[in-house]
Amino acid sequence: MASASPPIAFQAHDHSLCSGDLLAEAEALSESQGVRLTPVRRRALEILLSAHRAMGAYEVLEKLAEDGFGNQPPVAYRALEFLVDQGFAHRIRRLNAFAACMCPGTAHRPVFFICHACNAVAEAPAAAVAEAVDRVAASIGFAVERSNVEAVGLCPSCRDDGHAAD
Amino acid sequence: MASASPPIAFQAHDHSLCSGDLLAEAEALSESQGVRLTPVRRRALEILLSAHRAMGAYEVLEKLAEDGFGNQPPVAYRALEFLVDQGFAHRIRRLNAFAACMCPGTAHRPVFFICHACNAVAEAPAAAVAEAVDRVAASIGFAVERSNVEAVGLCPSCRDDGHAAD
DNA sequence: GTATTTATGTTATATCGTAACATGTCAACC
DNA sequence: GGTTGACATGTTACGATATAACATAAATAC
Repeated sequence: MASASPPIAFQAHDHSLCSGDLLAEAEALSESQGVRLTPVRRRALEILLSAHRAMGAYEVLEKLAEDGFGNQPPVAYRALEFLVDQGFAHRIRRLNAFAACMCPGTAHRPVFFICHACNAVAEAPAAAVAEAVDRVAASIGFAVERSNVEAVGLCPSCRDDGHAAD
Repeated sequence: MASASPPIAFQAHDHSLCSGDLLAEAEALSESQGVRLTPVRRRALEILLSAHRAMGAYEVLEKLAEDGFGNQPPVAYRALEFLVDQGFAHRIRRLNAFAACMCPGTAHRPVFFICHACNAVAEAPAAAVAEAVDRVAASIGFAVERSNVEAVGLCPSCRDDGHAAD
């Protein structure tokens, strides 16, 4: 996914394609990592992928419960924690939400663009940003293990729709 | 504050100096902006400055209550919201916490370094990071209004103390 | 096939955050 | 000086988010 074109979350597309690919990728990665992509975990990932947007833990929980899994918060939080740990999903703190990772496997330090008009969230690969963070960290002796960027603003279509003052 | 030396939060120093300066600066900025740095707001900022670390809203509330201000959550949240809006403090979502801004007035897009061993939080000015974010945003047509970076890792002293596996 | 680890389900509760409304304070204006 | 309107604070009540702790079940190791 090149950063020269809008991230898929800001474009019309067939969800089933990316869902299928990413799910298969998660399975392969789980196998090679020796971790278990159990039914709840797999289903939680499917839910995030098919929604194709950031979802709150309780929202995911509701869907899981509909499918016969437990309906208590830890069920969702644990599945989501697993997905985040494995790099299959990200946690977006500003939104108290989770979103499927669009490029699992490639070690990356995500940058999120959050549209405050339509609430769409796009994850962009941004190695340049991570490098810039690392340079600042190195200059002060800080050892970065994880980082993420959450930028708030307007996505292309909302900007065109004149939500500038929202 | 040059990024060539550790941010003040990672160094030993006399809090009263930075507190005094920053408080005075906040007063001047409030005046010039036509907003009111009222007693609660001022005290909330003092609390953050003297703690010199990230504090939860309820923690700030407790201190405010000790000083005779209201002891209900909105009291703290409103004061903190004001400080954030004015750029006198930042909200650190990963920690559900707030911290005084170390360089108010200069429009900046903060980068936070959060030590997971000692919980210290350092704010670093990092124009290069903001520029990198803007470049990625521009390439996908996203208009960034605010952004922040939260990097987790080990601060210089904890790294030396061998908390590598924490 | 038993022991050990790992995952799931469940109860209960902690923590964080805000809506809505009442009250109070300040400044501008007549 | 009193009135008005805007803003700030106090308070009640509740909603939303998250986790600790323990019981049960499933998978794996031996």
